[in-house]
Amino acid sequence: MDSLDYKIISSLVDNGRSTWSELASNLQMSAPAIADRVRRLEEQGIIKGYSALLDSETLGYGMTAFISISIDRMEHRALFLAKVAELAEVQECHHAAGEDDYLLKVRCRGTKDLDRIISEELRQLPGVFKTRTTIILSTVKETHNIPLTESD
Amino acid sequence: MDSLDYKIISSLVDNGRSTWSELASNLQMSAPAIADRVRRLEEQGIIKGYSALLDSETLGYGMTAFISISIDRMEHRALFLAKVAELAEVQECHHAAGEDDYLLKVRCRGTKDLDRIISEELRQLPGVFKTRTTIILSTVKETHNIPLTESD
DNA sequence: AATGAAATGGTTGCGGT
DNA sequence: ACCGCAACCATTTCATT
Repeated sequence: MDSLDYKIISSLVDNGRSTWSELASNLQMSAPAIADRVRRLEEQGIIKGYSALLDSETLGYGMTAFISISIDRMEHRALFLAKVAELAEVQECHHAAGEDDYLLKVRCRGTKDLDRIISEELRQLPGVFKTRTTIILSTVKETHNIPLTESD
Repeated sequence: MDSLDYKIISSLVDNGRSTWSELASNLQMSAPAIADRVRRLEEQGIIKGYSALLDSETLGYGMTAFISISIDRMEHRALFLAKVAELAEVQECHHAAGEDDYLLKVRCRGTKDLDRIISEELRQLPGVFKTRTTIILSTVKETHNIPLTESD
């Protein structure tokens, strides 16, 4: 990946719908050259895809929470992971080192909704013996993408 | 937002670069009608923008960690928030209720990089008296978008 | 709020460097 | 790996319902 790819990627992170000809005139290249490079970046798996970014507040999902979960035995994990895959409110599920086993990021409508997810969906699962919930009061920064540097 | 908007949004979350005419033929509408609806969704702020999704592993950012931070006095917060805004590795910064003040999601190259961020960047700041780092071993689920339901 | 048709503008395949 | 050109396809505008 050279500095031109870096510029193309940065532009596409900012605006995933910008046209090749727009990029071409910004970067002083021809549109076919841009199209070639973007196709290569997609084939290399550097660009995984494109997505519309939605506003969760506007759509009524104003509550964010992180939930740490401890699971007592290995054989209970598959069921837990299936539940996590099923729950649309669970945006992220990470396997964590340290005290807790899993860390979930949950986006939901409010406290009632959060209560349902914790009490009815997660704590009912066999093997889930501890949860710890951190409610988010406000979000200062939230970007989806990684720290790009020209040397990549 | 009606069920047609819902279908348009879902398609654009899956593929942010799909063409209006492609959507139009999937949804049995004309391209100008799709363009109208998308423009309205953008004006309403439901669609905030579009972005290319990058693969952090492929780009060498294979380590994810969550860092809880406690800050002792109000007047130290502005400096902390400025540092958070500046650090590209900090993908998210949430103001949390409960024991810790802030929760950061950090994406970096490895343990050395994480060490630098914690020891040199964050703990050097005045007022930062406690940090707790949770290293992520693997990520089971990671979506950027919110649980869409037709009734929105 | 949606449509068809025409004009505009972007993409893509190809030959050449 | 890039360019220019031309053919093709998508978008946009507008008159109409």
